[in-house]
Order: sequence, then structure tokens, then C-alpha cells
Amino acid sequence: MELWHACAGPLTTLPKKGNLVVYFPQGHLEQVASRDMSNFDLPPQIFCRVLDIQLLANRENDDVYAQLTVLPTTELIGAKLDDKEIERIGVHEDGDGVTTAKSTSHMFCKTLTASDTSTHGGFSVPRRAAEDCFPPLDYKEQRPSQELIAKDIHGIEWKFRHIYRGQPRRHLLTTGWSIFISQKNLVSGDAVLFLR
Amino acid sequence: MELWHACAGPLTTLPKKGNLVVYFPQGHLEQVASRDMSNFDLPPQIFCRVLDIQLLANRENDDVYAQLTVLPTTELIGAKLDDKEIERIGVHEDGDGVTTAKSTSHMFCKTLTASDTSTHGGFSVPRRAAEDCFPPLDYKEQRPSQELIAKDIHGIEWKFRHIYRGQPRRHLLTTGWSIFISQKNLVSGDAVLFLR
DNA sequence: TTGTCGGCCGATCGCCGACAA
DNA sequence: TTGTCGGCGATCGGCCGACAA
Repeated sequence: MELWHACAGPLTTLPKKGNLVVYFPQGHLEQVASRDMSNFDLPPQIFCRVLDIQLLANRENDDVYAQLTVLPTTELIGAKLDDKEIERIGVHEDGDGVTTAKSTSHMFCKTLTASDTSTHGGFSVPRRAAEDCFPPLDYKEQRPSQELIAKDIHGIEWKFRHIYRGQPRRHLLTTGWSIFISQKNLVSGDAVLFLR
Repeated sequence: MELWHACAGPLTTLPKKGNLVVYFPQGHLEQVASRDMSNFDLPPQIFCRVLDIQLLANRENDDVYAQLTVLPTTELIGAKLDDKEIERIGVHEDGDGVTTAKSTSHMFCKTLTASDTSTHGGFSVPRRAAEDCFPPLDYKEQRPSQELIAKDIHGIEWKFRHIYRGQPRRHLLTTGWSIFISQKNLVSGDAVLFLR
């Protein structure tokens, strides 16, 4: 959930389960319909109760989105659910208002360079980022390194070799990085976000 | 459309645009809903008019499916659209009955072997298949070959080098085959279908 | 501090006929 | 007739420090 909000950005707010919302079917259909529906006398807006919210990400490109399950209702905005209605639709209110992101430290975002995405080498980790977000290395060694295990937004684990080497010294992700780049179809200009 | 029906198989039948159909929302929701909807008093069946049919294929694995756009209606099965209704929903009947596949020659299907899907080599084309479906080669040459351009079910073009070589002689697809295998995520036991 | 490159070597790709099922 | 293999060049992957922006 923390990663989802970090990806969605600070401007993204969501209703909570049980809230009353206004659903705009015309705008929704414009995006998902395979056919023009404009002459079907659809109401411009429908008052709905939010039954469920799921924070999801596109399986193909990791774009984040939220899936809301809503039920049309005749209630007025501000109305509370009574016990009978709660039993019928099987949902409790989580509270009023909206969900927003919490700020987090130990997080960094980097726009990928041509070198980062090339098959020629690995990923240059900005110094501050490595020190903030990665477990510390033993700098007494000549080429200190460790294996990092990171979970992506789907919960899938990725392993990276993190090494501190070169002249001048710098942090790099080597083994495991290129397979990540190719599986995620990342190109120069895309961004990666790490959360400790 | 011919390729779609060849992939769907001879048992697949579809209604036509404008037909009246019976929609079963409960069974549909069991497949697509993220939440149990069984206590919402949904009607077991809804009579609908078919507004549109699209023959499509899954972008990921080329599985074929059809997308039907349907509109609830109070008409009875067997009813015809009148002019007023045609104007309102903007659809004409294509005729009664169902759409079925047509049989086609110059077509072949092969289950892929371990050698076909390995990165070690190309694709062994069964002799009959090559003679039926591919443009004839100039067998006077020592190693006759040509470039084949094939469109997949999305209309995307793939290029293959078709060569007749080896002792004994056999038809092979070489250059271009392995990229096709990897992009389509094909493994031993999967099948490919070629249509001239 | 970090983006790009040349160097280098090992792994893999992919085309070929041999061979046998 | 065709599935699998050994062979072999060519290409690519990927780790390294040099160097400069």
C-alpha cells in the first residue's frame, strides 16, 4: 500500500469503503466502451455506495490504478448505513473522508539513463540513495557487495547484486539488473522507485 | 476472421448483430467479479439485443474470444426490430441464426516439439504442410530458400526464412523463428496454425 | 559524483549436416 | 519423413576500471 501511494503520487486521493460517491457513467464508458453509447439516455451521474476498493497495478507495465466496486443507491450524500442495509450489501463504513499517501523516508526515485537500461552493464545507484535505502556494506573489504531482495508492486521478488567498486568508488546493481530491465520492458527515461 | 474461426475450432458458434440473446449475469459475474455478488437479487437471465460483436484475441497469449455488446430489452424471442428501435440503438439485424467456421484448405496445424521450441535451431516444417501452404521453391538450386511474411491474429507481421536443405532434404523455418517463439512464449506441446 | 565507454571473456544463439527413430 | 544432436562461428551479455562531464 505504501508503494502504491508512492507510485500514484501525492495528488491521488481515494474514497473509503462504505462512502457515498458520484459515478459518472458517460465519462467511464468513453474510456472502456468499444462502441458509441452517447444516444442511450444514460444519466450523467449516479449516486453509489462504495462496496470495495482494491489498489492494483497493471500486470503489463506496473501502472497503478484502483478498482472500485460500487452499488447504485437512492441515499443522499451524508447518509449513514443502517443495520438492515449493512446486512444486505455486506459492507461497513471505514470512516469518512479520503485516503492519502503518507510521506516516507528511506525512499528514492531515479530516472533511468541510457547506461542503466543498456545490456552493456548494470545500474548506477546514486550515492545518497544507496546509503539511505540499502543495508550498509562492509567498506573495509576491497569490493564490498551483498545480495538485495526487492519486492515489486505485485509482491514478486527480484534479486540484485549490490557492489561498491570502481575508481572512483560508486554503488552499482549488477547481476539480476538486466533481467529486471527486460522483464519490465524498461527504457531510458523510465523511472524506478525504491522503498526500504 | 478465417484465422479466428480456425483457432476457435468448429464447435464455436456465435450470434449475429441484432439477434436477441439470453444473458446470464450470475455466471458472468462469477468469472469477472472481484467480490461475491450472490446476495444482490440479480435476475438469473436477461433478454438482450446484440448491438455488436468483435472477434478478438488475448494480447498476451493469442487466446481467441468474442466481445458481445448487449442491451437489455423487453422484446420476446423471435421479435423483429422496428424502424423506431433501429434508429434509437443504431443497429440493423444481420440475419437470423449463428456464425460458424468455413472449412479451408491450404492450412496446417502442428504441435511444437522440443526441437521446434529450443533456441538451438529452427522449426521443422512437415513436408505436406510446406507444399500445401508455402509458395513453391526453386528446387533446381542447391539450397533453395525464400522469405515468408506471416500475419498473426492481431495483424502483426512476422518474417521467417524458409529453406529446403539437409540430408535427407527437409523444409525448415530458420531466421526469425526463435524471436517468434520467445515473443509468443511458446513451449513444447503448444500448437501453431498456418493459413495460406 | 556518475554517465559512457573500451576491453575482455564466457555464455548463448543459431545455422549446418549426421544420424536414427 | 522428421526429431534430436554434435559441431562451429558469430554474436551478445555482462563485469571491470578508465575517463570525463
